[in-house]
Amino acid sequence: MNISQAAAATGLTSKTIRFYEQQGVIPPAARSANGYRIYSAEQLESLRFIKRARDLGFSLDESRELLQLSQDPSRTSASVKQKAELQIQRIDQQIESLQQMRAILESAARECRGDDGAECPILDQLNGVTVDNESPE
Amino acid sequence: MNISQAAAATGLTSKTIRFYEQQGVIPPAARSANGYRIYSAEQLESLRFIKRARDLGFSLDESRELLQLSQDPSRTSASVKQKAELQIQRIDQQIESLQQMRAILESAARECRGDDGAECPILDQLNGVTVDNESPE
DNA sequence: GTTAGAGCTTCCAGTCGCTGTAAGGTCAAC
DNA sequence: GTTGACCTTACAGCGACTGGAAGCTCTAAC
Repeated sequence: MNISQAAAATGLTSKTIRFYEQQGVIPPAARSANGYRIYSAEQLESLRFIKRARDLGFSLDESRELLQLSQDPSRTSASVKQKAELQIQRIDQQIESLQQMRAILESAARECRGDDGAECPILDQLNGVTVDNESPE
Repeated sequence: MNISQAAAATGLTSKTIRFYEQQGVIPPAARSANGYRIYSAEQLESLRFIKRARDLGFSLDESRELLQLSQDPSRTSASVKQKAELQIQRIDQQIESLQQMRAILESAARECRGDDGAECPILDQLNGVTVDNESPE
């Protein structure tokens, strides 16, 4: 199995797989006589593992650490759970931050006529103008 | 007002202000006799505008465009509203993606004992093992 | 007057996680 | 034998900064 087949089988790109190898996330692939990288089923699993960890928002470094833990029989589930809980916390912070951003944008956009006029509560918001949300009558 | 005062007044860093100038986000600052950048109240407002736009998740390019619209009397509120709505959409996508990540992590972490044992549903999840959520009795 | 320290300047490198591009070797089909 | 798709390496670029080096300037203390 060469790199493009490994890419197709994991949902990564060939570029990304080479990058992971170069970064030491996965061990160097074996090579065939022509110098092409070849991948075993086992290595595919490592690649899929990394992809799943990345898809859950872990950094490449953390993903590498998790892969090592996964392959270490003397690991403790506590060490893994700690990383997961940290990641949940970071996600919660991001969600909260995004919800605040959304609320401000939505409120300003709702007030904005979105027509040919120049008046714009969104720009007012960005200019630090305190927007009056009450109707005049 | 020099750059560190401008930084303190806007919540940016001196580095970031220089970076914005170099990127053409704001026009080059005037210089005093010794070559130091000097900032007017007007330029502080531009810097604050950019900071607010960045804090709402707009890219630097978009923030620059919004600043230009803000300073262009012939703008239309429609053009601004369109950018805001695109940004709201992107935020919604990010929130949704983060919530999915969170749900997977939370479900795996809930099942994980977090003790000295090696067994770990979080690693099972990353290994693509379908987790059985039902209790045996 | 000099010296120390902080702050200003420019410029270049590094961060993260890729992605693009260039230049070259290899392979399969026609 | 030639095309075209693949593989290889190496280096540059993305976004939005951040850090660091090297040098000039200002201020305060001695």
